[in-house]
Amino acid sequence: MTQVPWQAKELTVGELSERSGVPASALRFYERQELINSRRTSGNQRRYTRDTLRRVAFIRVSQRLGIPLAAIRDALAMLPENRTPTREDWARVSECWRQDLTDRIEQMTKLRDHLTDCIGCGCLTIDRCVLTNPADQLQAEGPGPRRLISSP
Amino acid sequence: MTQVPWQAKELTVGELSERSGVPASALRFYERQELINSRRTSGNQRRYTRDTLRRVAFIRVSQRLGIPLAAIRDALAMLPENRTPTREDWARVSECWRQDLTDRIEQMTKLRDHLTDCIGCGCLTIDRCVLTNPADQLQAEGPGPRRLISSP
DNA sequence: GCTTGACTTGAACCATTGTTTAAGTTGGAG
DNA sequence: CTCCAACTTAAACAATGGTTCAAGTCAAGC
Repeated sequence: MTQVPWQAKELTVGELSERSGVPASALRFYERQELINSRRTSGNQRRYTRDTLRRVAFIRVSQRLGIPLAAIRDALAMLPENRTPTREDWARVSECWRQDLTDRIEQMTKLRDHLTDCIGCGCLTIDRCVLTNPADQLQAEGPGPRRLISSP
Repeated sequence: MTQVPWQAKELTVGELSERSGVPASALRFYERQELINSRRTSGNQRRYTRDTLRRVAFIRVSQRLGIPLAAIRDALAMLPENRTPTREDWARVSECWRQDLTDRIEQMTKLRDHLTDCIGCGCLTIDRCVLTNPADQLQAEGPGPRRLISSP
């Protein structure tokens, strides 16, 4: 019961870095930001469970989608703390990005398809232009005049 | 000839801010970064030509597309310096983003469509996975092992 | 049991994209 | 000709996402 043979070995920070392709400095940073966590050995070194590898993968994929670490941390907080996450757990977390992603793909497609003619024709100065009208966007940007372009 | 009547009046930084919706502090920052430029009055105040409005619009739209200011600056450098840019000039500059944008839309669509099942099934640890394999991406990431995920 | 590579920390630093503040100057309306 | 809003600058500060460094500790192989 002390060390179950079929239980996969824990990973050091160097091993996790090597297998994930993420620099150890970034992994420690993620841990400070509470995106991942570790147990410590008696000598204060980190040991990660195997499923941390999947957590890190999720973090990097999410970052590629343009999602800030704070939002990723909040999504990861949905995972159970007492057991290894199941496929269903991961599916639920992944769903967090789906709608946002769909919206952003649509927005980018519109922008691409209208960029040249809108910039060329001068309608960038007109509120109704698809490029400059932020009403399509996900969330309101707060009060104040935003004639041309909403915040980046 | 000193002040041609049909020539539109120049804009102060406050006017450009008001009409573009971009804070004056950001406009001054863009000018320091050489994305826009102004002439100075005898009293050292900025005066912008009208077409700066379109330049600023282009900058903000490009930012929404996830393009860094340095790249926007390089694209804007393609515009003529001696005359007001024509529709064709703007079209050429806009083309800079098209291919990149198309690639990114495709990438994001793939990511969205495979996110849940890939994360759920565990294939995130496999090199061939669409989510983790950066070979689809635009540029090589430089040397060194990148097992799981390329840089964000 | 010693050596050496891997680990620990905090702090400083980096790039990007700005905002805020202080202290002073300009310019247009009346 | 005066007054005040709008302008000027440099420098400090902010948030995000890390990297680098110095100084010291741990652990695993020989």
